[in-house]
Amino acid sequence: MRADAKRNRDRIVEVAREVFREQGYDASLDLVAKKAGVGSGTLYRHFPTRENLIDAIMQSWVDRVDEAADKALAHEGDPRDLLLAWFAAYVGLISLHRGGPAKITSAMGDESSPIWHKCQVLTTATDRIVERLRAEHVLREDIGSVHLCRLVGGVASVADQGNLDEAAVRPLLEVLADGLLVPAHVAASRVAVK
Amino acid sequence: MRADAKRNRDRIVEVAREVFREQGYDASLDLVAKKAGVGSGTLYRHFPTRENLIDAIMQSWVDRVDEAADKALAHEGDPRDLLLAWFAAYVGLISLHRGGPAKITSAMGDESSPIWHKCQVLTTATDRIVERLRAEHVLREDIGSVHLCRLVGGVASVADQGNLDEAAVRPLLEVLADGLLVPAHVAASRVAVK
DNA sequence: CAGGATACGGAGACTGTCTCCGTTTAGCAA
DNA sequence: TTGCTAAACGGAGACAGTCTCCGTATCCTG
Repeated sequence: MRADAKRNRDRIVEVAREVFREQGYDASLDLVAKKAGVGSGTLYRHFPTRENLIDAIMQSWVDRVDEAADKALAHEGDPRDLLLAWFAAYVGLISLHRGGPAKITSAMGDESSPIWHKCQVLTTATDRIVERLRAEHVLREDIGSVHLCRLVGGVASVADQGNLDEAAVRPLLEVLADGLLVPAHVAASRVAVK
Repeated sequence: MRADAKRNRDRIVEVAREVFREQGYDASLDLVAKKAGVGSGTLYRHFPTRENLIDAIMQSWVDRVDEAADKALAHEGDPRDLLLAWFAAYVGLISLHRGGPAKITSAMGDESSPIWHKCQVLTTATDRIVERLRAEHVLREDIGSVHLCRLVGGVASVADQGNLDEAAVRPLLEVLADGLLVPAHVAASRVAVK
């Protein structure tokens, strides 16, 4: 890639990240091009679709996912807390931009989506959590990481669209956690808390 | 309202219902006007915003909600089954049109939304379910119908965006039900099933 | 049936998407 | 350094959707 091309590409991504954060994922792409000081043709050559551009923006985001999973797994102790910690991290990660939760969650089930590979990072990170819980025999057996991602993605979606804050999301995530763990464990855990 | 005005209004709603079902809530309004055989000015006079039009379309839908709640409540027996029956009905109701779940769920938390009043019907119907469960002391105490609507709305949203079928949605709803009911009851219920 | 209130319709202003192609530039080879 | 070519640029403009404005047509009441 020619030096000027790379320069423009990087600048577009940088500006788009900023604009998308402010205005959401449906902001005008011609505006992004203008703010980046390039013609719209240049933007569309580098990123034929909006999704391609979003994909590029997410690159840095991907790195944080595994890190967040590590952090959640380091959290020794009650499985319910582990699950809640991961859920909170998960919601935070996919809610960095408005419209993110819906976009990411739907892309996870659509292999033809340009951001599908990026989303796989989330699935595999969730897999690590699932494996841990599985080893401890505290997770409902008919549930996999796909279910987990859908459930948490759903909560994140409504939180995103309804502007719910962390405090409002917390009880929803607790319901998920309690529903996902095997009943006996939940019972014991909740008794223990009291 | 003049006779011709009413005729046009009704026709627009009828056509819009059809078009939205086929193409989703972001279909072109000028197309709707054209198919209804009226000018776009006429459409926009009757329905200044897209939301106003959707509101009108939903009128018939509202009637079904209470009916569905009645049906679910008639369902004597295990609270878990009652909850699951209502969830399934709920998802069906808000998923009649593509984009419906997200739109409805976000409107529920936004009093300024033109469809907010319509959404209240769903909330109050859910209230009836909650009251019943509350009377039986099987529902987590810190959970209200708002939480219920958000959780089920979230599942419906991801199902809508990911084209999940009923079978894929079922386990997600089960997780919600198990997370919402008090642990002791879940444990008893699940043991009883085995 | 006359007149005014009411409603119609579609041209067109405006915004956003995306393409096409004439012009410019980077980078290499001589 | 210079000349050449492939690579990249940029923005005009075609296209599609939203929404408004206002001249025209229709209803309906007295």
